[in-house]
Amino acid sequence: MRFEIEPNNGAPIFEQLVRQIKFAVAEGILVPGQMISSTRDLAKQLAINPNTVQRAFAQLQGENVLEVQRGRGVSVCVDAKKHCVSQRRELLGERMAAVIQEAINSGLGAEQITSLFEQNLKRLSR
Amino acid sequence: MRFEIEPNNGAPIFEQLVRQIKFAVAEGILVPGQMISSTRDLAKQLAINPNTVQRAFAQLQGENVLEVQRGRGVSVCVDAKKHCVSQRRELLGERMAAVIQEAINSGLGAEQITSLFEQNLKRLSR
Amino acid sequence: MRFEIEPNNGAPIFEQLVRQIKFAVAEGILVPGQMISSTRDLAKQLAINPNTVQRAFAQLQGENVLEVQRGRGVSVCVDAKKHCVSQRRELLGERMAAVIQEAINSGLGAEQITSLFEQNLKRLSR
Amino acid sequence: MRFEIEPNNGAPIFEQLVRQIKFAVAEGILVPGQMISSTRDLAKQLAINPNTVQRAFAQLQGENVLEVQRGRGVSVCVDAKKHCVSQRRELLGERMAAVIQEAINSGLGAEQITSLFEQNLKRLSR
DNA sequence: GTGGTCTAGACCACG
DNA sequence: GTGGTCTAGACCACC
Repeated sequence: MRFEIEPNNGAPIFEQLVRQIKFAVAEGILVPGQMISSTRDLAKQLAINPNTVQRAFAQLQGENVLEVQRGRGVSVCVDAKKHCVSQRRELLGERMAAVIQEAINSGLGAEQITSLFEQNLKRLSR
Repeated sequence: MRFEIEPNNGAPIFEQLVRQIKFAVAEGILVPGQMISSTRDLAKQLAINPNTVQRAFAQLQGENVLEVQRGRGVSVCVDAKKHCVSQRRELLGERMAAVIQEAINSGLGAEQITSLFEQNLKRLSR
Repeated sequence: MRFEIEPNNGAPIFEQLVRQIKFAVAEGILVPGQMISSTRDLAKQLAINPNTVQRAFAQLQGENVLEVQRGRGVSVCVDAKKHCVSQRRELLGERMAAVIQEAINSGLGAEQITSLFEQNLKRLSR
Repeated sequence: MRFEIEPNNGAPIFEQLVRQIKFAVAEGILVPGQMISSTRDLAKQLAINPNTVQRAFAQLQGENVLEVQRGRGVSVCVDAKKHCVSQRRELLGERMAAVIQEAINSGLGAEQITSLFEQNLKRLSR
């Protein structure tokens, strides 16, 4: 299990972590029922503050993605996958829509936006 | 000249304004040499604080997009258009690339990402 | 009689004009007793606001460099030259001292500052 | 780390601070990677408003001299020194050139300007 | 604790 | 009238 944190991304670190854990569950990298690294370990791995990990975990508990096994650690909820799969599409769709909207507002036409998309997709998908 | 400010966008208001002014110059809505609405007027139009407008102007001065005509107001730099056109592509490209990267990291394949893009583009481009 | 105004110099335009008129008197380009261009003409020549010229003239009257000949115009005071010569050295000395002081504060040694001075002098004095 | 702010200098306070921080990095007084005093502390030390410090910091971030460590504070960019060293020479050179240019325009010859420089350097460099 | 943003209002310099 | 600067204080997000 490996996450990519970009500290100067603009997006809060805890939120990056929340999204990536959801995506990992959606993708099947994290399996329902599976125990997750401890808060402290994960913080060490990612070189971030344990409180930040804690905050991400807290939010994920609130969304029934993670649950605490008292005294043992944190695990993925057994029924989290379906939720995460739909969330993945939703979360990515929101960002995608926001970019497209800004491009439209800036005066670009559909073809130009499509070209922008395809160039970047090609560049990144190797 | 009309800008759309979304106060609860996550993005700072002054930054939204900076981007939109650049895009307006790129698009030719703001013509090089043209005087821009005064700080106070623009603040009134957008229902935001004059200092917020000023902050946007200050940043745009630092990037040689705007220049102050002392005692007269603020105008678009004569050679700003080229810079703004390239910046528009760059700024939008960065956001687009970030979305695509996150989608890739989340396990989606190129077709799925393309589908996500096309759906949203179609929905928004009317 | 030709003055060089740099609108985006940081220094107020009226002050640039005040200094240059003083220097012109010191140098003998403006002769005591000589009539000076009218406010309006000078403003047109320099492409600045007549009020700005007016403000410079007002300050120079306060320092007994210029005097109004009622109904005829503005002339250089007959005894202005001596004052202007000494002012020239003083005004330039102040600016020179300020630069040197900042250079010292920034950690440069006397040799480095001298080198900075000589390079620029050489470059500009052709 | 000690800065000298002159409130009635003509130069804006935030700009004085920007220059002095750059010079401190150039001189090695501020080391790349080093955390800087917090905005609030620095404001207290200098007896100025925290927002004024913030404005200086914001500009220095835009020039890649400082960077924020989210939630921890502000530090000097690791590769800032080279930039600051060259900027120091450039910034001081600009002011020096401006003074020399004005002296030349005022009719002084190279020897007189040199004398003006040497007198002030001698006086200030003890 | 840190910095970031925004608002409000005062004052000034300039034209 | 214009913009520039500074102060003051509130609120927020993040760690």
